[in-house]
Amino acid sequence: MQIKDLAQASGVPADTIRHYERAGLLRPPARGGNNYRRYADGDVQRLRFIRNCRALDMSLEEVRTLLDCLDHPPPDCSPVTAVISGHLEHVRHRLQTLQQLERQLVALQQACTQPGRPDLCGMVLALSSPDAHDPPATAAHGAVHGR
Amino acid sequence: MQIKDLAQASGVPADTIRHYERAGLLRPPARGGNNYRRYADGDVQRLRFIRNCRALDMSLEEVRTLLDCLDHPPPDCSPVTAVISGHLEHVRHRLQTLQQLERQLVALQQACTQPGRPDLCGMVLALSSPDAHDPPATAAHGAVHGR
DNA sequence: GCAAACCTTGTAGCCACGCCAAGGTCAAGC
DNA sequence: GCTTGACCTTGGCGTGGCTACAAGGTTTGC
Repeated sequence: MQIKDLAQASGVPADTIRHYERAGLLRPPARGGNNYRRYADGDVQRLRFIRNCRALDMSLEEVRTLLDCLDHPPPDCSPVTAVISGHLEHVRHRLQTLQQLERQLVALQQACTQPGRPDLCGMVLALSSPDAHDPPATAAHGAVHGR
Repeated sequence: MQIKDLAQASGVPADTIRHYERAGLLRPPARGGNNYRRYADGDVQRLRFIRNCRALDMSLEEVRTLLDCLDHPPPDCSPVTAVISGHLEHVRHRLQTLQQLERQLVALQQACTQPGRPDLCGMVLALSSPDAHDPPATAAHGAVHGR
């Protein structure tokens, strides 16, 4: 199985597969006489696992932890639980921040009371104020993970 | 006014101010005989504007558009409206994705019915399945902006 | 024999910064 | 005058998770 076949079977681009190998999520595969990577069926499973975790927006670091549990099963699955619930907390925190953002943006939209006059537009005025939107600035920005 | 004073007045670190200058959000300021940047009071306003936009999680590109409207006021403020509502759409889309993620993570947590046995843990099994969590994978990932 | 499609490594770009190094400038205290 | 420390300058590298090249080697089909 060449890298392209694995890419097709798993739905992960070949570039990304090589990236995962560099990042330590996939062990370096066997090589053929032509130095091409040779994959086994188990690698499809493993990539599917990674893809599912990424679909849940986990960081590669979190995925690495879960894969470690697969490779070296711990006495109980509490490390898995820890990653999942920790990640759930991330997601919920980000959700709160985004909901606050949404409210502020809606308020901003409604501030435009003079649609024809950009110099009087309430949006521009609101965005120019000294202490307008501090709280979300201090909260976690951007992605689920800190940026 | 040196860069440090501007940083203090605006709450934006000096490094970031220089970054905004490179990115074209701030025009290159006047220089003193020592080649230090010299800022005026108006720059505090401008940086506050940028900071407020960033607090709403807009990209620098979006902020640039808004600043352009400040510098060269268009006949009406529809470009401003467009940026704000476009950004609001981003935020709402990301909110939906995250809410779906939250549901899936909760379901995953409840899948662990054999707390002592990692090899039987429903979480691991669910994450290994071929077609587990496709929809969010195809949706916009990570930050409000595409990544 | 040759083109097309694959593979390899290495490198650079994206975003919005943060950090650091090497060197220049300035004010205060001795 | 000299030193110390706080400021400033430019430039470059690192972050995460890819993505997209470039330059070269290999294989496959006609």
